[in-house]
Amino acid sequence: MGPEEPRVVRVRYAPSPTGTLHIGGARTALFNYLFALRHGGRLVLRVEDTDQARQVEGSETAMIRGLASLGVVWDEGPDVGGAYGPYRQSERGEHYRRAAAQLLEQGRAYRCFCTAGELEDERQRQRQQGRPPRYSGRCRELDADVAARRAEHEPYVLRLRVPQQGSTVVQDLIRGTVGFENAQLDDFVITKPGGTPLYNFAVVIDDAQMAITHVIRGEEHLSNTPKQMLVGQALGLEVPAFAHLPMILAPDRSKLSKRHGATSVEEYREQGILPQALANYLLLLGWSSPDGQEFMTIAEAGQRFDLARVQRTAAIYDQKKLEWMNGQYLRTLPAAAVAGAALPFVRAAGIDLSQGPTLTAAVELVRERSRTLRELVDNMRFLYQAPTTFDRKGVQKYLAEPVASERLRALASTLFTVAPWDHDHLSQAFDQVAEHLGVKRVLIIHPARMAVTGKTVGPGLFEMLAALGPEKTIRQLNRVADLLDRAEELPLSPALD
RNA sequence: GGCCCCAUAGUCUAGAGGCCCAGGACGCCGGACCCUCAUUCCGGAAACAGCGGUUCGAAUCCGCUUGGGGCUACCA
Repeated sequence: MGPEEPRVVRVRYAPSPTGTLHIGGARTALFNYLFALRHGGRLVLRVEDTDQARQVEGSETAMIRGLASLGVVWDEGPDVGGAYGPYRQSERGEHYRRAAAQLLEQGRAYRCFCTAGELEDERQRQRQQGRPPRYSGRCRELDADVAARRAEHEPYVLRLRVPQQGSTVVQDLIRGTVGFENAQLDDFVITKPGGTPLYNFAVVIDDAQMAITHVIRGEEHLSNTPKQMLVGQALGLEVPAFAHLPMILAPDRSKLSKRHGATSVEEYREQGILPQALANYLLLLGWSSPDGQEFMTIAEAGQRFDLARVQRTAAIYDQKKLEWMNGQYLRTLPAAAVAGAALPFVRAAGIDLSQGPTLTAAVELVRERSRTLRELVDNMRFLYQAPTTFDRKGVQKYLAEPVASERLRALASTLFTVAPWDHDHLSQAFDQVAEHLGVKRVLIIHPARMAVTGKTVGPGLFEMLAALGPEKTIRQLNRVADLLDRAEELPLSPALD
């Protein structure tokens, strides 16, 4: 027994560029990355774009951007290169051709001239008879020379000669031993006419050539694994270890699709979910930290990650918990970082930052009551723009009394003298006004909030006014008082609750 | 239909025969605090799919049933 060369752990994430980065794919990528982190391994990004018909323009770039935003870092890939490239299947044709030629020559694969239509009819018949749809093996015993001659003028596919005896056993790192009877499999197609490889063929060659040690992927691939192992055996390749992750399902337990709302990393970003929060949430779908900790960075998860702690049960994603987690990040990240993430939303909302406090100050004021960046920006809007509508119930409750405008004016004139304009002095001013008017302080606090923000809810009034500044506060107080005096209808917004 | 995987509260999960009349988190309900909302804190309702085994003892092991999911393409 020679000394075992400790192999460097190499894992890969191999998306098909058919759209944007799906959260299921994102989670798979994340787990691969975590596994690499934990074992000091390398992560390879490989683009599975053999089926040109399904390609979506710009998809690769979108995926790369999505992965990067989540904090997944790969060592090799189409964008960064590496020693095992190329990293796009569309650029690896020669490898597949060579492997296919080898199998054909050795008789482990054979040419099949059946047309797609014939095969479809065959399947149809089998289904009607209640038989499992399998390839009949019609071209299996075709004489090699005859087949070679026909190949000169007839299109054909290559099929793997699958042994009809014995079984193929997958040692899954998450599920344990899973056995498949070879007789259940038919001679599946490995290359299309023209030689373009099919998934179950190309993936084996790529994983072997890229020295992948662990294939960590979604459960939908578990049933494909024996086929790939058979291809590997036929080619005389070493098979990697496998680990099949549970799927992520929609709330109705069906496959996640667009009709269930956001399913891509991009959409969550648009919703105002921070990538850190999404990554953290995804981390918890199917894996749990041994210490029960939930709130953690990718690096921290990388320290503790272990496939043995990955769940076997499919998980349903929960928007509520995602938003809760996002709220946690909104509250704990440095305000400047939150401000940076919020900037695109500020722009989209048409807010002119020169009309109010710094974005960072605004973030500090409202982040405690926001769960998404959208909400955050919505909550800070009044700092930059006077409210254009007023909450209906709030108006009825706090501004309906005839004395309302009088009180607002009294408040405005007292506030005119407040200096410095800060929380404590504002608080004292309200005490003074309340005493002067002979009413409880709350009776002017609520009307003031309504006048200034148009809403009944929001940050503490004094912090809020401190951030708003004296000019805008006083102007808005008087403006609303005027509107009330002229008995004009305040523009109402639908009640919040 | 065939093959494969799975099964703890609404959801994510802890639990690898006695520590569990099942623990944590989100959500939900109630309360405290407060200028509102939110945060925070306190409290509460809520689960081992069913049935048979094995065992002195089963959420944990085995079988069956039921339920859910996946694969069964010249998609990945």
